[in-house]
Amino acid sequence: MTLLKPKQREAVFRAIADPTRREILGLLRRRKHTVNELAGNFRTSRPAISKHLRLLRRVGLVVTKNEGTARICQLNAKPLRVIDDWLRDYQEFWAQSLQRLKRYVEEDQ
Amino acid sequence: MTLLKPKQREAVFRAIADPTRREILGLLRRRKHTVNELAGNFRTSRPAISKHLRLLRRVGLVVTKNEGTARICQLNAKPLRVIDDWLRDYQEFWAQSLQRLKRYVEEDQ
DNA sequence: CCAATTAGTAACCGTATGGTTACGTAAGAC
DNA sequence: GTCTTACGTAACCATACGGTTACTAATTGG
Repeated sequence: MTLLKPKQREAVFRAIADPTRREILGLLRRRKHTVNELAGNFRTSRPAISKHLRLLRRVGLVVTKNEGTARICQLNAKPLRVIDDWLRDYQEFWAQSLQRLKRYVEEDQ
Repeated sequence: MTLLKPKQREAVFRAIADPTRREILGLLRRRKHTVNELAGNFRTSRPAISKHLRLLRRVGLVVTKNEGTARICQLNAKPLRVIDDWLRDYQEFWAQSLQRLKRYVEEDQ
């Protein structure tokens, strides 16, 4: 399920790198939105949001369903597990203080 | 400590978006490396790695210390907390199955 | 002193990215 | 049918990004 191909894994990191896309995900965390509703929250044009949504759909972070002329967008957070898995390997490292880190760097291993 | 300015927060997401930079971090997780040692692990030229390191240093993910003509690079995982904090808000969502999600999208809220 | 090692920077280059405007399309509303 | 609404897509544009080569700076070793 979380078994994504390297290319898709890569795409998730890229997807969340953009602040507008993160904001879109944030909005979808609260409730479903149509494309127009989403676009209303940004200064950028609707086509720009459409592009972001296309990308988010491709990586699976957004699921949609057509309803009349509207398109309902829904969050699917699953692909974010890719990021979480990656982070896990670093958690043990961010516990140590910067002080200790500096001292460690000063020493010769 | 994890209180970063929006711009720096943003920079962390960008920093980990690049696969080469993630690989660099992965190498530094094992042990300290000089710039040359790091570059040896990639096909790309040393200046390219230098650029990545400059970026990683700016966001604080890499700390360095000069030793003779060499520069020792060390991992500082702390800034990754920014990502972890962001992810936390989504964890409750990735529990639900895709099946349930689809059903949910089908319904009208 | 001079040579070698290590690394940063400058200048450049192709491509990716995010934005725009203009247009096309599909589903109600009339 | 025609109009309107809600989108997507195409074409274009400026800038950011990741890479290269060439050059420079600093330290060590002879």
